[in-house]
Amino acid sequence: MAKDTRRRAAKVTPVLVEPDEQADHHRQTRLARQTEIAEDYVELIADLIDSTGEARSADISRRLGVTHASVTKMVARLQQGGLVTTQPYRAIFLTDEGRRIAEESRRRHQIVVAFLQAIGVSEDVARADAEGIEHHVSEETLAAFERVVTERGRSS
Amino acid sequence: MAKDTRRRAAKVTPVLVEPDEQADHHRQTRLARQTEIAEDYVELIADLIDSTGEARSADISRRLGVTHASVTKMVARLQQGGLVTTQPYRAIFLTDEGRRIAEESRRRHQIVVAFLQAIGVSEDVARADAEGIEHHVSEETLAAFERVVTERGRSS
DNA sequence: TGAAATATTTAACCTTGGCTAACTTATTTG
DNA sequence: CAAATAAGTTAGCCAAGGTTAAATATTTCA
Repeated sequence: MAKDTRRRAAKVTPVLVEPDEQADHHRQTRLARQTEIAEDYVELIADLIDSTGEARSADISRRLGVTHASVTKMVARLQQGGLVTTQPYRAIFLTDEGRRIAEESRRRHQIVVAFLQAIGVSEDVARADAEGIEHHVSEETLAAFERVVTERGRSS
Repeated sequence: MAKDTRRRAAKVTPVLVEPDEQADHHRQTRLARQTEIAEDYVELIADLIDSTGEARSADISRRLGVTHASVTKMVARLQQGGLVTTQPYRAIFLTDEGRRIAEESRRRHQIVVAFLQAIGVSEDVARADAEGIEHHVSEETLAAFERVVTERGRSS
């Protein structure tokens, strides 16, 4: 080890928490990562249905920026998971569970976007960042975001 | 491009942006997802080195909540990628590039945690959420976060 | 109506990041 | 200093999400 515990406190102050606590946080984050792709698809499918009447896989692939083939495969998995129903060469529909998740995602998404804009982030960047952030905010944080939105909304 | 044509449709107002723009956002998010695991490892390695003098893979696996074997494999990949150096059965060190990324990650992490706490999120939840959020905030958003922190810090 | 244009699916492949089980090397200690 | 324990590695497996290229269905319209 040699390194001789040089009076901690260097300039950077590494923030080390309790190991198990930290492990828990990481485990949670890994869990969230597992569901976020599915959520993206489901959310988009709901938006397409609401705005154009149906969700075709071509639209999904265009909007997600992935190939048709990836969409087909992912949609099969969503069907496996009971979030979606579809027949070959037909449009895609949400199950009740799928719709529930879509609503939930949409809610988060909107809060995050509104929040980011409220603290001064530009619309485009807000939308882009929200895409990544929305899957990682707890209810507690989401509530804090909402508070900020209404505060700032009121004062302006 | 006149995106403010918000003809508010149904009850739920599905937020559909321009397809390519949306695809770009998703592509960006996918990119961020590719690097976040590496960032987590590198950030943790830096913290371990700073606080205990060295980074052993046992500590990493404990703190990340993954098995030893996963750490070994991931460290090999990090070495491939030039972020880390290590010899079999020895501790792990960061390359200059690795250190750079670690600093950068730590900076983001700290800002996000401070920010969440500033808007009223509890410490534990702030840390947990930050783990997921930190990889998805642009510089613009990060700057907005910092503004909020200093504003609120000043007023209390 | 039937041929060309579009849309969808299938198959084969790749990388990432986990896991378990078995094995090897280091370190500690009786 | 040898045996026990701890730490690290290797090999083989898995699922998720991507990719291309080729095959197949569906639409469109001349």
